[in-house]
This record gives sequence, structure tokens and C-alpha cells, in this order.
Amino acid sequence: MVNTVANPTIRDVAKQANVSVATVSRVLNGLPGYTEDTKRRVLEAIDRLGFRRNALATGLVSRRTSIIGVLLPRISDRWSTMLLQGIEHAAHELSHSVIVCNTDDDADRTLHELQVLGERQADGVIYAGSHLRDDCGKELERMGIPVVLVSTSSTRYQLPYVRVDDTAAAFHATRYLVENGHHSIGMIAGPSADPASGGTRVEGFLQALREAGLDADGDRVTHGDLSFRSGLDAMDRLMAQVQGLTAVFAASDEMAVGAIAWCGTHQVRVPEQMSVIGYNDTQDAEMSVPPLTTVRQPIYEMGRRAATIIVDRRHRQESLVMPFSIVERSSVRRCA
Amino acid sequence: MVNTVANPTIRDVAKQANVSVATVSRVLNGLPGYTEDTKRRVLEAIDRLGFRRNALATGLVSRRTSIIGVLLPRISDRWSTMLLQGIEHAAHELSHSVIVCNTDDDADRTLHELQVLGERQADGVIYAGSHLRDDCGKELERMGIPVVLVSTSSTRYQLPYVRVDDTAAAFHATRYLVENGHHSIGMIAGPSADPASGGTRVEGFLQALREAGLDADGDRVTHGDLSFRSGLDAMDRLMAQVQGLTAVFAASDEMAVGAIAWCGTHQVRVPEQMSVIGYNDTQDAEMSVPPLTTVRQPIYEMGRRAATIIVDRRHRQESLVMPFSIVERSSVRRCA
DNA sequence: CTGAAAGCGCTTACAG
DNA sequence: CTGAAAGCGCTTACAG
Repeated sequence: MVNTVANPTIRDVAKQANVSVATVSRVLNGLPGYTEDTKRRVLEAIDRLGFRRNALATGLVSRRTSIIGVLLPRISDRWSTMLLQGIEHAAHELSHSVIVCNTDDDADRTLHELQVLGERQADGVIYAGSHLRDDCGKELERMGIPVVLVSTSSTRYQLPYVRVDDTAAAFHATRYLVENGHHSIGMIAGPSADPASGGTRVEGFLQALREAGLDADGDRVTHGDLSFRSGLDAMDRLMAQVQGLTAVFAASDEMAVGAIAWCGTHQVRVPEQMSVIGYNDTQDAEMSVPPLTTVRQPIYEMGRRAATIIVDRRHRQESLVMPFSIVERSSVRRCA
Repeated sequence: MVNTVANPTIRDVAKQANVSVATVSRVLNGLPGYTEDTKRRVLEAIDRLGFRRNALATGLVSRRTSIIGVLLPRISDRWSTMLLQGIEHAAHELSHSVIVCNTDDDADRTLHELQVLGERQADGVIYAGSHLRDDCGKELERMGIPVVLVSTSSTRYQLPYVRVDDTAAAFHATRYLVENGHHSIGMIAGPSADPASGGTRVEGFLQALREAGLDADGDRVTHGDLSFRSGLDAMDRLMAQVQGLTAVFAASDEMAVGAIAWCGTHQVRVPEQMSVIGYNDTQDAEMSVPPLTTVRQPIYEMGRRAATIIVDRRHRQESLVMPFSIVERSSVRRCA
């Protein structure tokens, strides 16, 4: 006889199977301590009742929720999307769930989201992109759970990170332009608040220019917010403020495409009259006309690794510097 | 004197403030029943101890988690991203968290994710994109929580949805092409598994052709998977199988951009020799060269509304048909 | 206005 | 191999 209950609990299963809740819990968790026969009875009862474990109760007592909190500066661009995808895939394989939080690049909001994640007893958090304000770092510390920073790092707090060597990558991108015969090069950087796209990449750019004996004046770099629109506007400024520009390095593919779009509306042909190299190697680079030459970051893989670091204690506390490469497509011209 | 505890609970706060846990709970939840003075003492104790509520315990007893589960067929494209953004923003304003699940357009995986969401006691779920298989619909039903479908619907289960009238939108897009003087028009549809991009939009397309007295042969529609790459391939097929094509309607902006890219590598000028109209009005349309004329869906807003329907019981069970419009940019030519 | 107590649905020693 | 019981950190009637 089946006693159907609205929302069966482990107690209902126990009753149905004629065992104690402890035993049900054991088979539920794959722990040892029961005969094949009891196991079968329990499984049958579970099936018959349509029992579903309540993760809140489980989490409350086991002190593990299998939840990974992800803080993204924005979720609208392809970089975030690819990263999130990597995280989600790995989390799924590792039987974890991901809670996404949009920080809007705002530290107050970040702090708030961290508190929420803390209340929800997240097992770990992945913080991507923007600079980590001190109070957020402190909150992270007090939460006492695994953290990994993606494409950013903290000087104040020693937190594991996953990223590319942005300075080197920017250096290589710029040198690639130099090697292709360009002498007057500009850069469209990310927001100053972003340590990677707005900071270290600029350093790498400047270093490469200096090393090549080229003009590395401050005018040559202008900042955008990583978006297409801002790339377009930045290109406009750059053209006005630097003479004889023949190549531009943009700190994101979207801004690079924006720069190309500017050229399109101003009768400047890419790559014949203007070369453009981007950063990230997102789908945007592939979809660009002409296809965009860019610095590849293994973003999806970085997401996977970040999630793995959170879940797998063997990797806890490790930082990872991932390889970058230059993907040549058709937006950079080789000068004679 | 401050008694600092590792992870203070409501009991610690109660002790510190010299009240009962019931009282602490009341001020925590803004319920009435205490003097200004006790409230102050409680707040002070909370502050002093650095108390943080445990959402698992709260959820366990209150039977509300403020968690919205979101099931996306993929999280890599801009459509999903914009939708997720709308959902996240609204959820944040409504003090909810969102758990994202990638279904990979796979019903088995969807079923699994739904079960996880059920175990986690999600307050509601938003299911976007692909067809809802019967067992998934049944699972949704048995979960007994608010559901909203985005850009899809279920015939078997009467579930509230938020979408655009895809048939009408596709009809208008096609008629727009006809009105611009095109007679030989093709379509790049979405996957057949997607009722909107692979189903109703095709119907709208065909209807418009028939109504205009144009050839509406089955050869004129080919399917892609909504991606850039598939758009490119689809365009290749279309060019091979239909004569004198001058215009194409793609069921996603990404595929439309793929079609444009195909033209780029085959010396077919857009819009002079080939007109292309997309669907969605994502960032891809704006970034395209030439800028893509497309059917606008208020995707971000649809995400917001879906979240609101879940949270706000006044809107529960309501379905929403959102307005679409045609955004004219530069990828469609007006034939003389 | 305030508190003692039961209970949400599980897991985990502990005993047998 | 199995069960009774305590307990995770809260909320919610119920009494006073």
C-alpha cells in the first residue's frame, strides 16, 4: 500500500521502507552500513513516494551547499559570457550550482552581493574582472571560503587567481604591430578601474613602444569601457590627438570592432590604411569584417579552472597563469 | 564586554543583547513586538558580533529561498546574455538570487537541472528557448512553484510565458523585404527543436511570401543552430539551392552576420547585391558591417518581466506578449 | 512587549 | 547492519 504524501521527507521514506531515517540517509549519501536488501527497500520507497531531498536541510547540517557564487562586472559582453560558460560547465560536472551576481563594476554592490553569498553559505566565490576594493577583500577573507580571482589580483590580500600575464600579452600584441612595420601606434585601453585592461595592458603596450624606440607619449592611449560604442568613440579621439596613426591595439575585441566601425564610416580602410589588433579572441573577433587579429585568452578554460580550484581542495590556493597567443586574421597589414 | 564567536548565530546575538532568540528574529525580519530600546540593543549586538543570518536555516523554516532558477539552452550567445541580464537586474531589485543552468538544448539535462532546482527549493523557474519536453513539463508541474516560459510555450501544459508574436514578427520582417522590392527571398531558420526560431518564424516567413504571391518553396528555408558559423554555412547552401536570391531573413542576428560574412568572402556586396535582415536586435546587429537591419525583441525587458512574474504573485500566471519592431540599419537595399 | 518550545528536514556521532 | 537522539540555525504559534 502506498501512502502518498504531498512533499515526502526522509521520515516518510523511512516509514515506508520500514527502516530508520539514519539508514535512509546512509543510502542517500552512498555511505556503507546496510544490506543489499534494505538498500533496495529504501530505493523503492524513494521511488514510490517520489521523494526529493531538501538541499537546505542537507546544507544546514553538512555545512556544504555545493554552491559557487560568481561575481561579474557585467554579464552583457562576450568575455563574461565565455567565462561564465566555462564555470557553469565545470560546476555542472562537479555537481555544483552557480549563483551569478552582476556587480556593475561597483564596489558597494559587490560588497552586498558577497554578503548575500555568505548568507546563502556558498562554498566558494569566483570574482572576475574589476579591481577588488579593500573592504570587499576583507569581506572575502572573513567569509573564510575558497576564493579565486579571474583576470585581476589583489596586492593587499593574497588570493589565488587565474589569469593571463596581461603585461606580456599586451607587449607581444604591440610588438606584433611593430614587427609588421608600424611606427605610429595607439591604444584603446579599458577602464582605469580594471587593473588588467586598464592597467597592466597599458604598461605592456608602452614598454613595447619604448623598447622599439617609438614614441610612447601619453596621448597614444585613450580609455574606453570595453564596449563597442566606447571603442568607436575612443578611435575618434585617437585619430584627433595622434598624427599619422597606422595601427591600434584595443584592450577588448569589442572595442577593436568599434575602432573598425569608426574606420568604416570615415573612409579609412582596414587593414590597408589602419591596422587593428584586439584582445580576448571572443566570437566578436571571428564575426568582424575584416576578421580581427587578436590576442587569445583561453577564457572558457579559465572559467573551468576557476571552478575547479573552488571545488577541488587539492588545487585550493593555487594561482594559475594561463598561456596567451596571437591569433592572426585579417585586420593587421604588413607594411613593406 | 564582547564575546567574539567564530560564526555567531542568532543565539549568540540573543545572549549578547539579553533577549530571546524570538525577539532577535523579530527585529531581523522587521516584525513588530519590541521597544525601540530592545531593538537598539539587538542591532548593537548584531553589529558587535558581526552576525550574519544563515539563509539555509531561514529558508528551511520559512519555505522561501528567494532563489530563481534560470534554464538557458546555452549561455554563449547575446540573446541569452541579454535575457539573463534582465533577469539578474530585476532579481537583484527584488532581493532574489539567480541560479543559472545551461541545458545545452538537451531535455535529459533539463530534467536533471529541474530536479536540482527542486532540491534547492527554488522559489520559481524561468525556462527559456527550446521546446519543453513532456517529462520536463510534468516535472515543472509537480514542483508546484511559479514558472515562466520565455520565447517558447507549451501546448500540453498551460504555463505562463513571455514572448513576442514570432509568427507576426517574421511575417513583418519578410514583408519588409517584399516592400523593398525583393522577389526571391530565402530564410535561415533556427534549429527545428526551437519552436520559435525554428518553427513559428518559418511560418510567418512562408505566409508573407504566399500573401505576396511569391515563390514559397521549401528550398527557400534552411536551418542553422543560431550561431555565426551556422549562418555562414546556411548561406552557402541557400545560394546553391535557390536561384536569383536577393534577400535573406535570418532567425538570429548572429546567423545574419554569418550570412553577411559569407557574402564578404564571395564578392557579394551587402546590401547592393544581397539584402539581409536579422532577428533580435542584439549588440551583434549594431556591430555588424554594414550595420544590420533587424527585428527587435525587447529581450532585456522580457528577462525583467519574467523575473517579476515569478516574484510578484499579483502577476503570477499571466502571459505576456511583448511588442516587436523593425530596426532599420544598412543591410537591406531598396530595389528600384 | 517578550520568551519557551516545537519544528523545518536533514546528518552524525554513539550505542548496540 | 541498524536505530534513537541530538543538533544544524532559524521561525512561528502560543502563553503570558
